[in-house]
Amino acid sequence: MARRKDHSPEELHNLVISSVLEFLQHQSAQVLSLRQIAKMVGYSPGTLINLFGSYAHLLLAVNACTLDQISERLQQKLVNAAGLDAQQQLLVFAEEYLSFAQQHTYQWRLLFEHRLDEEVPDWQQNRINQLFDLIELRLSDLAPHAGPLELQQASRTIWASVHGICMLEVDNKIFASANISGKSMIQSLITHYLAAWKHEAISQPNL
Amino acid sequence: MARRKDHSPEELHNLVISSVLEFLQHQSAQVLSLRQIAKMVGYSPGTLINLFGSYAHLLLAVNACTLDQISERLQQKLVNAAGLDAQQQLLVFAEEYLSFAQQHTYQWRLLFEHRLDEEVPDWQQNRINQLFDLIELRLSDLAPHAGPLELQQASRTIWASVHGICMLEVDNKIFASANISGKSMIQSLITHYLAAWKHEAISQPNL
DNA sequence: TATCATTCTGAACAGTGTTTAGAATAATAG
DNA sequence: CTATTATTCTAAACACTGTTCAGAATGATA
Repeated sequence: MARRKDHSPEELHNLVISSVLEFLQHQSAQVLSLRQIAKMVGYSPGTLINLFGSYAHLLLAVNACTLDQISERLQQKLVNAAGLDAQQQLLVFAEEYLSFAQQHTYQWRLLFEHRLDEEVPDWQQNRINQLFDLIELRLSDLAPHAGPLELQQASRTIWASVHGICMLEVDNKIFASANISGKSMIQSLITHYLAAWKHEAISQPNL
Repeated sequence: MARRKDHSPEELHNLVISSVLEFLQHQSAQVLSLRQIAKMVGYSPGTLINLFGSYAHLLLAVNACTLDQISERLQQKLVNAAGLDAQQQLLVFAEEYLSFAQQHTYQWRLLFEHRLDEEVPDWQQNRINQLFDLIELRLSDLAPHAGPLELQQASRTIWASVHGICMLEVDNKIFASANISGKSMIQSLITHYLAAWKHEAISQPNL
């Protein structure tokens, strides 16, 4: 057997990614395997390893795609919300992030559960930093006198908190009452945190 | 081979748990296996499955132990901090949680990365709810007129946020600057969120 | 047309969790 | 004290996993 070339490397790459994404729409990555993916796309396991380097790197490529999807959705939302004030934009931002996590739970989980032995790749870190920049831009609008360090601290704190809320929401019903949802928690977090942060950032412009 | 009985079932149970915990002090659960544990404790894989039901349930037993350790440490910290006001107690609470995550990273990660197909067991949910109660107690001290729903919402929001911060801290250096640490983010979160929440809870006692 | 290069696979390898027949010992009964 | 029963445990087998690699089959080239 050999040399079919009914798909170019790039085509096969995309075929694999989209097949995995479709799978993750209904089942967890825990029950996925390289051999199963190979069957889905009609190639042998070795071919996929040739293409991606390893199964771990294949999943990393899936995560890269996920990050792009998230980034695109968030930026699109912000374009639509251009008329709102900075705080409401941040709320829209966080709610859209939660929405993605809810709509693509398994895909979203893979993004954080899959860890390489190596460090987080640069391109992944860059994409994350890019999202932080979007937050910091709105924060500096809320507190024009806040220093860059203060903006960094606030953006990281907010994002980590929003992320934690999404995790609890997606993981399982940690919430005692039906009236408490991830969305209401995000609203509570953003409004309360920013209300106090704004004042501090204004009164202490020298951080 | 058979019937050694140099360990009672309970002794073997404890031996396994402590062996795994020691392993997790230096290496991730990803590179651990049932067969490896079996070698560590000098029993066959089948014996461990007889005892725990499955490898997944063995890890669940480890997580139960972890939850107990966390619960004990947090309660102990609160005893020592009995003289402080409610807000400072919550800060101590969150910082101790972060401290555990930092000191036992792999063990702490396993607690959230290991998911059973079944639902979260009741005893695990109970232990988590118990921790929420500790938070709500302090919150009701801060805002005596806050309703139970408001207390639940705030406690969940705070805990999810703190948890998210711990995840980012433990995962990898998501933090651009050296001056931004998990601890400083937790301080920022608690102080800012509570400052605004107190006022709202007082001004809207009817939620 | 013959050679080279590329693409791909099947088989093998070492590892995984799990099942199960049966060996070895402890406890019990006669 | 012996025979029987019950328990404890393991070795081997099974079906899976990711990964490696010799070599078959084809495309491109000389």
